[in-house]
Amino acid sequence: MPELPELAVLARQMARELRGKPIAGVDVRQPKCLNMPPEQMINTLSGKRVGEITSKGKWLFVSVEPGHTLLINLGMGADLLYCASPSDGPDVYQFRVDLDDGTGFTIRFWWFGYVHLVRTDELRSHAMTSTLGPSALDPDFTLEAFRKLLEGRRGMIKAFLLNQRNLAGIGNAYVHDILFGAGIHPQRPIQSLSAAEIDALYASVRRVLEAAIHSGAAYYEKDFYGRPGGYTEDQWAVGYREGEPCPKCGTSIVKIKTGSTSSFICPTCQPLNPHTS
Amino acid sequence: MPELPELAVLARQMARELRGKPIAGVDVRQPKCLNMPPEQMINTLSGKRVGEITSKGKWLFVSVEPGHTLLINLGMGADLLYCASPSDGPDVYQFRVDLDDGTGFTIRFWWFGYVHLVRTDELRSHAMTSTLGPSALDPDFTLEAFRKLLEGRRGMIKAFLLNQRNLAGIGNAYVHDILFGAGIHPQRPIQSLSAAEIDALYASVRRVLEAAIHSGAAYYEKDFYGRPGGYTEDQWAVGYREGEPCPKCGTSIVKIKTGSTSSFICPTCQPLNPHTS
DNA sequence: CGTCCTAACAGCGA
DNA sequence: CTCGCTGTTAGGAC
Repeated sequence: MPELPELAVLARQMARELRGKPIAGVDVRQPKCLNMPPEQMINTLSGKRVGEITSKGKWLFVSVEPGHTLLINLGMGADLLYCASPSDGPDVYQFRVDLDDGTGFTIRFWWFGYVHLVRTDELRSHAMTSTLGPSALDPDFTLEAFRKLLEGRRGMIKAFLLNQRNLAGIGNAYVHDILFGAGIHPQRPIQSLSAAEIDALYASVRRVLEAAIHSGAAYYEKDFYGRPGGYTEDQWAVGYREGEPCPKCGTSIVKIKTGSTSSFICPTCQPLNPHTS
Repeated sequence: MPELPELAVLARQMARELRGKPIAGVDVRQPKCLNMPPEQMINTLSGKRVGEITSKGKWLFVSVEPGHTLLINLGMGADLLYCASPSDGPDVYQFRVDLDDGTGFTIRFWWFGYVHLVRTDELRSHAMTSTLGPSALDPDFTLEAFRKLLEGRRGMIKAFLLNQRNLAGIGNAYVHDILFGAGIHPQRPIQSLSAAEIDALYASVRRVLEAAIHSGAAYYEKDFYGRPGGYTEDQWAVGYREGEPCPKCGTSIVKIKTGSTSSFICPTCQPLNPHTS
């Protein structure tokens, strides 16, 4: 469940089920995703109570009271699933938490992910989360803030958007439609963007991510209850639609290499040199 | 006098004239090229005696006894000139040293350069010189050492050769002929170089730099006595010979952009893809 | 024809 | 579709 919409939906669902419940037990099957020995994490978590559950960018923040926060990053896709009872849930997982009312949740990583426990008053010393830029849908993240963030920056706009230290929550799925929505080619140098393009990009970030959250996040990911998201294939504009017609102009969507990632673009609506073409 | 041959010639000439002489006075006209306040450098140098004068890469090492070393980098070209008497020498300079027998020298930078004074026992803490790779003509810098240096390195061979932390002394003048002499395109990835090419490159480094020193260094630079070097235009193979015929095959030499520097190459003798062309 | 610092970029490994 | 480390590359300042 990689990007901001999936994490936002998940945090809301988890909060509804888990908030206020004491932790009865913790099972660690993959110690290397932790930031401490398994016993230490189990001991610290046991008996404490689940508090607020929020998301920032692609990270989950699970308050564990008193005084701790569990930080979860699902890496390149993972299932984070609700368990209705101790006997419920998948057999294979890397991390499981059981609560004193019998409910709980499991985490199964596809590839790498993190489950880090830190003291809440030491959150700022957790580098992976403390260096995150503002969450892309944070109310404080205004158009003005976005303009400031781009000031004096070099490099390609797509790389900027994917860098979680600039802006947290956008990954290489939603970024395709975000750029398409603003008519911006992923390899456009930041310096070449007009004020109007920057404004359009900001609007597109909000529009795409909010639409996805509204529909329950991406169809190819599971929510807390194991159900696919309601933001379905036909709601994507260009992402993963190689060879299909652009919804605006009908041009065939192409897949291109952009650095180490791939990009789906409409070559007509997202020209690399807007003034010359 | 930017590169190794110029510095080697200069060091030898300076040593011949200055070695053993006490310093009578120092005049600083451009404090920002120093690593300390002018008064401090003047006070430290005055009364001391010039010792050994050597070069490493593009740096001059002037021993100032007891206990100090004057480190000089001439930047993008500069005149470092002998003065036969206190009234001799150019009117315009940034730094002047007068010795007790009336001789001396001046430094006039074209652009930026450095005159740094350090205690000899603290030379290792002078980052700009302590991080230099081996001087390209150092006897210890063997073919074996060159092979080791290239092991596992990525990037383009020209950038590697110009990086003073790998190998000290090669700049963007001699590098053209060095690469041509080995038949290697400046943008060849290091990893793509065959063992034979690496050996040829090592030989070319020595051959080109030693030939330049033998002739008294580049004609477009002045030596300690203000005379141009004897390594003249017709001794360059491809460097600065855009449009002229390659001395080996007659193909027209071309000037290409290689990152932030320019390169002169023979497109026939220095193919970018040796196996495919 | 110089050096440095910094940000951006690419590959690898977990 | 993750992250961080490392070495390389590119731009601007001096």
